[in-house]
Amino acid sequence: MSDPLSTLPGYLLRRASAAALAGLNRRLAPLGLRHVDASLLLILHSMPGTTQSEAGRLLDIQRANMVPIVSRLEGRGLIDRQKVDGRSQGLHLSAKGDALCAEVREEIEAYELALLAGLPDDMREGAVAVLDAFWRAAEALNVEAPSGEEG
Amino acid sequence: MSDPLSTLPGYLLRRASAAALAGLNRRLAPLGLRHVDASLLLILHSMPGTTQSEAGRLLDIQRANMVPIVSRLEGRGLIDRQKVDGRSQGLHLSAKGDALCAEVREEIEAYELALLAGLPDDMREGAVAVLDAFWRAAEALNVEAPSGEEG
DNA sequence: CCTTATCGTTATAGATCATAACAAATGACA
DNA sequence: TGTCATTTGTTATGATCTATAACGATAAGG
Repeated sequence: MSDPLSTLPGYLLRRASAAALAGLNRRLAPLGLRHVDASLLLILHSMPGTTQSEAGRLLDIQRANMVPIVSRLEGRGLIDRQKVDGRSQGLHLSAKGDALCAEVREEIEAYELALLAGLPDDMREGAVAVLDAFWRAAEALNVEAPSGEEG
Repeated sequence: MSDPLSTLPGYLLRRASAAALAGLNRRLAPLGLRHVDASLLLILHSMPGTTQSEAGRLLDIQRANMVPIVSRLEGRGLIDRQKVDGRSQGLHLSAKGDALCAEVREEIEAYELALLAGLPDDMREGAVAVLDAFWRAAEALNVEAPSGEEG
């Protein structure tokens, strides 16, 4: 046996994810963005007014870790904060952010197509569903046990 | 449209990978290991004498970043270094490391089965191949362009 | 000997992530 | 009204992971 890792979904996921994210970051670098930034812009494009906590939940990023991300994008004038609440702030794309978001969408869609084009023909159709299924399966395992089974 | 990310392979890969790795780390925590450590133990179990550079290439980890990993495992008496060369050192599991590796394999195989069990029946068979295909596709894109097209 | 490449290593900086804590605001409820 | 649990944004901190550059020692090919 030469590679004991080649059958382990966890390892294969990590490897594929790292490669894909590297490619994505490389494409986004000319725009001065990382993939996290780009994801947030896409969210705000589709769902203007999303708060940073909500966006964090969508992106699986903790509230605390959203702070530098939002600050960075706000500092660049790409997004605005509008008070929704006494505590919540809805995030919106600025004009500049919206323009950049259009470029982001082009880059990401091109990358997505290129990635899917690199798959064997017979896998292409169901591939995205497989990734989603892996996420659901892994999440189910994480919810099942992690810090007490009080449910 | 509510979630603009749900069709993007890159995002889905990242999310699935993060969830799977979190679950794996949680299972390995009682053994005092992280998934990277566990991967290295598995490699050394199947391929004793692998050097740390070779292992780094298998794991997609830079030489420099292998140093703390190997040092940590050596410090715990789980692996030994045996000079192969004037410069290379073959890594081997110690008796203690081999015993721990057996536990690691149990945990990882259990996790792998649980993860696959959580997939829809019609996806289970080809799922691992899809992950491998995504990696190959992403790698191909990364090799194609990244630092000059002198080929 | 010289050149080139590899290995292990150190150092450094940036990203990512988890956790704990806090003030302010909100909602539920008596 | 007041009380209590929850949520939001925030600061701070430490751990982990990654990328890059550099160095000395070694190896391989001339």
